[in-house]
Amino acid sequence: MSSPSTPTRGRPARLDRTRTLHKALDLLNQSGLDALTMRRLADAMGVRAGALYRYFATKQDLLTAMAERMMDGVAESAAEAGEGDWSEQLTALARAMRTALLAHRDGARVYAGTHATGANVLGFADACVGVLREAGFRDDDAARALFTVANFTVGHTLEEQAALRASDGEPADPEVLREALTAGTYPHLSATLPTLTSTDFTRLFDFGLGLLVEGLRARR
Amino acid sequence: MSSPSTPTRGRPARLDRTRTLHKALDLLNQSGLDALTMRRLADAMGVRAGALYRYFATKQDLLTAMAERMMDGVAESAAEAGEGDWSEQLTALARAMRTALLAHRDGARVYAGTHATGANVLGFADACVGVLREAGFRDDDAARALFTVANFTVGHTLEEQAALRASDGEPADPEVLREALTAGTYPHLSATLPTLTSTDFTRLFDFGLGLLVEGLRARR
DNA sequence: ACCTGAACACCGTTCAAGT
DNA sequence: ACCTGAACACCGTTCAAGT
Repeated sequence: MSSPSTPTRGRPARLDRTRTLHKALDLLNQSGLDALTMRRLADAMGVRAGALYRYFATKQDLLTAMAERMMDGVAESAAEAGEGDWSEQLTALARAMRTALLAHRDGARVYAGTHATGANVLGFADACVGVLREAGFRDDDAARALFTVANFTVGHTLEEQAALRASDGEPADPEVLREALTAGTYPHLSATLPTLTSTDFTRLFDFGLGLLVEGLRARR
Repeated sequence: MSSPSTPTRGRPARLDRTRTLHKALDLLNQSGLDALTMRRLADAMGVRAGALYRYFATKQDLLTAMAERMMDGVAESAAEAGEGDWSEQLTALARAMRTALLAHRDGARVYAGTHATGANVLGFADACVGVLREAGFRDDDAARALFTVANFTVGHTLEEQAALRASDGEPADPEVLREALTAGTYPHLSATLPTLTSTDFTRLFDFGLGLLVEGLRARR
């Protein structure tokens, strides 16, 4: 449970898991996932890269801990908001997860690239399954619905954060696209272009989440 | 439309976009995304890494082209399978996309990490929106449903391929997990453990997709 | 016990120079 | 026109040695 520094013996350590994690999330927000290297993190902590490996076995281990920390308080915040029935509670949980991922630059990419199984992630999962079981859903439906909601939320937020970063520069898509659209190659995309290019991601997320909830209601 | 080698002048080129793309997908299947480097791809093509940059501006450009190629034939294969009503056709399209991503190791990760807007991806999108519009859905609902289905499919398949690769080794999760479960910390996860640890991803995908389709039916 | 120094085995990308 | 050679500016990770 604690390899480094259990008693306070010797010099006070300049590093520890909590402070390093905090700085890593800072760096993520400032520069994004691609710029988050062990060397740069070490620099920010006033230490050499090798020293980090006393606290994190690998970079993957660090990223997993970051993902877990991002989910801090998600189950709880949704519990406050969700005073209504199962559908309102599940909606609150999914929205809280999206908000947590959006709170950090590339948050969804970090989450999707790891397999965090700490108290925050498990607490969130237990809350989702709990809401559905107590509403009378079958155990297997409740469990599968958890995955559906989580996978949709991660998939959506991955896309959302990618779109945010892509729009910080070029004019969306190459001219080839708009050309093909006006040429009539994709009539249905042309017809729905305003919605397809909308940046109201909250509305888009709520639409998809609404479909899932309605689908669940029909199955209950 | 063709910077390198439009006329066949000079020595026959050892490289071209199509053959390089093919080899890149081969390498992806053999060794996975982490092992797919420009240097290794160049080696496989009998060339030095720098030469690849005459055909792909960046590695990201290569990955985008790979994602686009993975979606080859997806809209078409679903059109054959989908002879029924809108719900069957949309289901066929989503299943075909999952199958296409599963066909290559780390396929979902490649797709999620890019923003392919070639004929295959646009054709798929147009087909999805078309099915819904012709079924009488509002334009904005049809467009949003496309994103929901695509984001869910990518999110699910990302998780599925990550789980496949994780199970090629250690016994799923650390003992800490099973300990916390039996300790009663997560009663709902404990109660649904069989479904949560199931590896029947096709069933899980169909469940989520079914929820989306039922949600759409309710909105029509 | 905690961290440095230095190395190992790599990366993506660029570009003058060769053929 | 197409590719090589060589470099630039990095990576994650390991580990003997210092303090």
